[in-house]
Amino acid sequence: MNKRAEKMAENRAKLISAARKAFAEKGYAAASMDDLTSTVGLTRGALYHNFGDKRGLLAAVVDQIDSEMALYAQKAGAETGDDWQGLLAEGTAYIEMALDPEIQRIVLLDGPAVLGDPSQWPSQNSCLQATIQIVEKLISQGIMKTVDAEAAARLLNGAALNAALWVAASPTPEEVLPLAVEAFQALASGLLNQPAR
Amino acid sequence: MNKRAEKMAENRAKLISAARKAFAEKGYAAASMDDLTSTVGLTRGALYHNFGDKRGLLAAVVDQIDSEMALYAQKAGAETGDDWQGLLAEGTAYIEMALDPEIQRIVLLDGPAVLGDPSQWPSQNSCLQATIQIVEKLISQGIMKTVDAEAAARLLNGAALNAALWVAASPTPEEVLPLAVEAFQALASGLLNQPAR
DNA sequence: AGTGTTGACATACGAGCCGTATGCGAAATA
DNA sequence: TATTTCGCATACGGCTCGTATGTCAACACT
Repeated sequence: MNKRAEKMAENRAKLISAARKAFAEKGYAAASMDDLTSTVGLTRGALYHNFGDKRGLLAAVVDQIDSEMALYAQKAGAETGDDWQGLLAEGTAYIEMALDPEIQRIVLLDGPAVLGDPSQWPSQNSCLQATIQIVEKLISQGIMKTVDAEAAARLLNGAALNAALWVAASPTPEEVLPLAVEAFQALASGLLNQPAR
Repeated sequence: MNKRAEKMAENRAKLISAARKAFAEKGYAAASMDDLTSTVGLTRGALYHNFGDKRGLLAAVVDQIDSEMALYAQKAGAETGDDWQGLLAEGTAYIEMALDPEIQRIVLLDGPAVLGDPSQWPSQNSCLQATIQIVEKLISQGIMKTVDAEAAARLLNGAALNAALWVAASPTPEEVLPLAVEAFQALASGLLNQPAR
């Protein structure tokens, strides 16, 4: 039993967990690494040893959240038997998830600003990858128009993502959410081969 | 002639101009206000007097760029006689504009992270407003499905914007751009009432 | 088991940046 | 011309990040 590595993994998890909270509440720039580490009984020494620098910690946090999002979206999509309905469900799930302030702040706002475009993230953006696969499947089945799969996936995700930001910033998210979902599904239908939905 | 106000406006313009360059090249966080001001022969005193704080300067810069973008997009849209084609042209123009590193960095990445969701910006996001107006017109003409105009506009802009980030980050933007534009137009056609384009 | 070595983390330090409080001098005013 | 205004410069304090150095428990080897 490696007591050393065990403790290290535990500390990494603690730091990531604390970072999720701090980044979500204060934003990346305003989050103090001294405060962050002290809340879990560590110092910046542990942080810089484990993650290199502040960006490294954010990258680890984003990676974790992104994985969770992909999992949830895929599950939402799989619950519908139909592939096309699955794609719509995934997009809708995406919109709903982005209502979570943590996801908004960390993944949608600070993430791109600090780490650059999501498509080049080391985490490889699991969400996008999942969408691309469904799109490719639908194209090969002739259900979707033959457009570039990655382009379609990015546009869909981008639209959903932006809709979510809008809904979240709205004073009455509950009223606006269905409007966003409706518009999203209408938009997505433009990718269908058979005009009649 | 008010020599005082004249000089002040001149200094404001100088600072905004320098900020556009610095924010675009180094990013908002890494741009030093001391360096910024000294490049135009001023000090931070001028900055804080004119813009309140660093965020205020970014807001002014974003406002200026946003206005320029709206102007360009509207011009692109107006060049086509058709309203629907105009909407597509605007979206395409949006994608192309976002290839500019300055726009990417300042408006698409740092802007949302520092100032929050664009829809609540003081500048009121001229681009979005213009799109909403066209969408409303198309809906009232029965050309577009009756979805919420703001929702549709936000989704369209979001999709275009995300596509642009993707194209810009691509190693071969020239090859990817047409794919993005094609997918965007296909997607947008989902908002049409008559399935046959 | 005893000893040397590794390495995960703590501590100490330096540099840079932002925001505010204060001072100054030219332009506006009367 | 005397006075007030105010746009900007200067000076200061506090905070933050990243690195360089120290330390002590966990491991390896004999």
